[in-house]
Amino acid sequence: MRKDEAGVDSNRSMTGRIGRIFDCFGPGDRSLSVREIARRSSLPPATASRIINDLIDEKLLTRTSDNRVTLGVRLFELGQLVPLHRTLREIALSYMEDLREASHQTVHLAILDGSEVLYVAILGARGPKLPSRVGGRMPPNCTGVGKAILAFSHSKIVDELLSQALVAKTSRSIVDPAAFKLELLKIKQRGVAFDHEESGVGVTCVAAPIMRGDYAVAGLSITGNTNKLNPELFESAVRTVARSISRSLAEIPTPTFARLDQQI
Amino acid sequence: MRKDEAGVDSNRSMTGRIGRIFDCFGPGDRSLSVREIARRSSLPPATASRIINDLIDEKLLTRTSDNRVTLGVRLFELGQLVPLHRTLREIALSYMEDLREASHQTVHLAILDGSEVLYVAILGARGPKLPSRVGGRMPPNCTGVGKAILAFSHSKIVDELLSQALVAKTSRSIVDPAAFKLELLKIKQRGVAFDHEESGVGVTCVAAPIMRGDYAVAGLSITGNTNKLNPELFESAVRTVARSISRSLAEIPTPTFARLDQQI
DNA sequence: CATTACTGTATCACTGAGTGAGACGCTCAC
DNA sequence: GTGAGCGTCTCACTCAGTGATACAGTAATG
Repeated sequence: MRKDEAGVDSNRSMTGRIGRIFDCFGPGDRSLSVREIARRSSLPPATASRIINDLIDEKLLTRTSDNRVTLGVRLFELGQLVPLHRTLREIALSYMEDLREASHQTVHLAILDGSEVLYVAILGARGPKLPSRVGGRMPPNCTGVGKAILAFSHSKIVDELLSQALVAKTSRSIVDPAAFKLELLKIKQRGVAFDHEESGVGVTCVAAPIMRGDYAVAGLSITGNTNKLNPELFESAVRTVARSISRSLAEIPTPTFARLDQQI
Repeated sequence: MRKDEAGVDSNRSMTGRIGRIFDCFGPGDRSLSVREIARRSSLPPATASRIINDLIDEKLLTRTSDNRVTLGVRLFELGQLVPLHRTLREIALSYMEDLREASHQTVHLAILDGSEVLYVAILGARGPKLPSRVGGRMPPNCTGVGKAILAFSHSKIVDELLSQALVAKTSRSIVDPAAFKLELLKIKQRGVAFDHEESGVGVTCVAAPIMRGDYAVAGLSITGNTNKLNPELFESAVRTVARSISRSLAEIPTPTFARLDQQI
């Protein structure tokens, strides 16, 4: 039987401390000082210093020329080997390129991790840059991909998400649980999800779920500027391509897929 | 002063053990059993089991549906935050797309890490798949990018590489130290490196260095099938684009760059 | 130039987190 | 049934990791 989690136990274990040091690095922090890491991870400076040097020896962290600390090369390499994303990306990428070519819009591939959407691949269109980032996260209720995945997920997942208050990204984000459940129902019927400036002002998108068995494992979307993109125009394209990817995905024999929380 | 490395000290420290567990996962291993990890890392099964569970709690590893272990989502996310690659990729990617568009060939971006070439970004062309992989490694003497970088690196780096025997990937790979030094000299004069089936049979490429100051920090290449690609046709294109990227790179004010071994 | 306020890290006596052989329960294949 | 594999819990032991303190180095200040 699994050990009970006992709340947050990352206090004393070496592993937890390492995790907390990694956590110090957000998208905004390219490099940090040892002291800053010590502060953020609430570790004594001497302790932080030692662990950091250990991690540097392992190439999991790197020292910059000005004696600061950044995430190391090995993390990049390991990140490329993470299986779900790797398999999914390998399969989806060429389809996504077709879609980009056809639509001249930005194409997104994302999965649900915990109660957040995690972007796995993005093919950008020329034009204004979107705020999304590979490896970045968003609240699922605010994004097309997130809604598309949730509409085809086990109700347990949806309920778990709704057990906390929904986050809003713009004034059009759906935060009312009842309204959100209705939205998911509509999406399930139509097969695609729309995002009308719910994730960001001026941003519109169409998204469809990528299925494995009865449940969605990922979401695919075409995203663009509200006044330049008519999402209904690409509804069928996204749906079709998502289905193609799902079919390719189904051909993979080994269930080496990371367990998504989908199964019961 | 830095602590002396004392050979391989990854035996007893927690950090070293974690590193060794990560090391178990190669490109071929999507998932491993606990026992297999224990064997590969020479850790007692019980110990491996416990550490693995700790790492799973930290999302650095994941358990698959069939109770095996894979690399976890967090590694993917962290990998996306590694600064050198991130900055370099962000800047290089749009240029690389132009190059792909113009050449209809595969475009590679790689850096030198230790004594190996590490692929940081690849934009694939339609057609036969190349064996290169983002996050993958190659011996620098066998690749266009590797030779391009080395030709514009501090002689210390080259000498260190030559202190070990050079690896061959095909019969045309350059392994003789003297011949290799001559090759680097030619590359330095011409500004580009060619790879005539030195990395793989049927593979040809042109590569140019991406500079920061007086030394190369990365390499850019156009790679394709030997009988379809005339590398000299794209010589000027690669050189020009590599120079553009170098210029963009120079505009970055903060030296938050990971220390490459370039400086002295 | 001294002062002050930071940094990062080496020291070292202490101690509890991590250890790992062994046992246990489980699932397979034969 | 037997046996060989698996993952993990137990628990007495012990050494790896700890962290307050000290110290050297850098940067900005008066």
